[in-house]
Amino acid sequence: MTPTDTDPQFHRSRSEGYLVNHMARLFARAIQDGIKPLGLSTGTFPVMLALWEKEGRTQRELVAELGVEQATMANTLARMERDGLITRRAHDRDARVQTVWLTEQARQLQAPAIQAAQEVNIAATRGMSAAERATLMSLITRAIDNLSES
Amino acid sequence: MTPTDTDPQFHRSRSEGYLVNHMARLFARAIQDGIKPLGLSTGTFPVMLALWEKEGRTQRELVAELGVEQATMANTLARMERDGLITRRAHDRDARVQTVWLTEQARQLQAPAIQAAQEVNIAATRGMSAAERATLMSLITRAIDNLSES
DNA sequence: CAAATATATATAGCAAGCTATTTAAAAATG
DNA sequence: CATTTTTAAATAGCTTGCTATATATATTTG
Repeated sequence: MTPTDTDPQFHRSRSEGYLVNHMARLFARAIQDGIKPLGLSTGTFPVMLALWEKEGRTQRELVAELGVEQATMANTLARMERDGLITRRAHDRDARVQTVWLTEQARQLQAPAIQAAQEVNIAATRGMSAAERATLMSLITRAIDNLSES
Repeated sequence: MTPTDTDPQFHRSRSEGYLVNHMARLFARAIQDGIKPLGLSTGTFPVMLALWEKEGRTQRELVAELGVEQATMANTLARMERDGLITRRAHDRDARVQTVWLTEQARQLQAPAIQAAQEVNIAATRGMSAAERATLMSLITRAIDNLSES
């Protein structure tokens, strides 16, 4: 096979990139089904998780923690504010910064939202042993680390 | 722990759904970097793979093969036609149907695009043995199958 | 064969991601 | 201290995904 030949073995079903994309779309659809009744979505859910853990974070901190671009976070927070999930307060000493707080209504969603997410995780790993599930998470984490470096 | 308590163990970094979403975004960024110079993108690349394998498919066939919604495929094909990657021809016997064909220019992209995708797969699996890589793909495939059923 | 149903595709409208650019405030520096 | 640089957030504009609906053509059926 010369360098310019196309690998005859290459196929979607054997490419990590394709499989990952496909799996992610299926996860997103399933999670959406579970949390939409709560007024949440795949974009807002990770922000909620971060805020349930600790409120009063800045946009900058959320960007660093969740690994999305700043513009993506700015838009997501704007939708969350519009939909009554968060409020923002001015920072004491830095007028550029706002801190992000959950509304009381949003705080109530923690338990049902996490339950919905766990149900999807269970459905996705049906038939896998605990060890296989741990292996899957470990290998995914390693892929994330690899791709985060480059 | 009562049924309404929140699982104190639940965290993004231990949730398949979150990890999968994060990994998929990193893959998408990396692949985009590699194929954007070729005029391709994460949305068009899977369609190209299907058409490099066999041209003349219908939109309906592409939808079934790639597992995206019909509306998503309609929009993707419209962009691909606009960008000179595909042309569409009327079906002989059914006026509702069009068949999809690659432009000559698009046919030339197969080798470099596949190479770019493979480089990302290699980067993502750096440090993994062949067996680990096979395990990862197998577990992902099982998750896809699980989520496709429900 | 006319009416009803099914199928193939397109369109509208939204969310969530991205890059690139803008705006405003803070911090650093000549 | 005035200017430059840096930082925080917003905005513009695009793609890719979704659901829901519309449109046009086949197909089925009373």
